[in-house]
Amino acid sequence: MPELPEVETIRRGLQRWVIGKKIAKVEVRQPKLVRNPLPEFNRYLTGNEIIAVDRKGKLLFLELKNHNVWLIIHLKMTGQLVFVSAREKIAGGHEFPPTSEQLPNKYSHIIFTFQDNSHLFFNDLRRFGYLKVVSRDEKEATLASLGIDPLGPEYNLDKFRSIFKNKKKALKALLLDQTILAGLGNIYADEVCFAAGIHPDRLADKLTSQDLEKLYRSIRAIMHQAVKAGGTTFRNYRNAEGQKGNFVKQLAVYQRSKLVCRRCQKGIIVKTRLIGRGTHFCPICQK
DNA sequence: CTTTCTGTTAGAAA
DNA sequence: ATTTCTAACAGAAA
Repeated sequence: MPELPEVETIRRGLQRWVIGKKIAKVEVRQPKLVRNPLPEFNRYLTGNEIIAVDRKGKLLFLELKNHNVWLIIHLKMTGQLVFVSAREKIAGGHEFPPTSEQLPNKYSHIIFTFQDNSHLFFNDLRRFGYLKVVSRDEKEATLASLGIDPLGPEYNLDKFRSIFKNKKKALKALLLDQTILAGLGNIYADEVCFAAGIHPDRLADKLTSQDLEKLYRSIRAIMHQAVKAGGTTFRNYRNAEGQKGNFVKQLAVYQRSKLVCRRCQKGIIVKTRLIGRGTHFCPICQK
């Protein structure tokens, strides 16, 4: 579910709420989602303190104060990380952050309790997501296995151009390959192709220099716009406060099949299947 | 009721 | 070696 803009929105929320919090307890209701032996997972986290929340692509890295370890979290399709304060009444009698739903719910598979009695819930309907405590070396290896993050410092036109050389696969397949570009998923791959006016089916190494420059700019622009809107919620996505994202309103092609194109007002958005994923495009605007 | 689809990706198959 | 398909899971929609 969450792609770069959604994970970045969650990262910012967590940065606000959990930095400096000391973990009093971790309750693992679904051991399958933890990629460490459970005793080890508990030992590294219990009593530890979160001192930073970083992101690369769709992965979150929570830096811990002791033991020289990081907690890696991947939300996959339906993962959520929702923070709930200690529910102390503040002036006016309401609670903050404003979580609409009562937590934990049946999808709350891992629950962090902090020393001040606030909580962080890892909810995941489909149970594809995972948490893993890693050493500095493992963290570095994980970072190295990911491609360029479009909002990161290494994103520049030269490097972007070089990743298209000798790639004999469809543009969209390349955009979704996290070892090449880290962060785009199915929604934004479609949106970015539309913004650049390029058919997602085009072979990567057949794109012109002009195509690549357009694509390069479109990716960065759309990532910025989507983060600004708090990400896209079309089903399960929630931010760290349990709220939906607003970028759905700005989607140009994703989930708009059979509707008239917002740019040319003429083409009808087509939905096809490409590398096993639902793919949306305007047959007039995208060549 | 059955089938298909869904924001991901590791690992298998081609 | 590279690219594509499938399984992991649960639920909504057709």
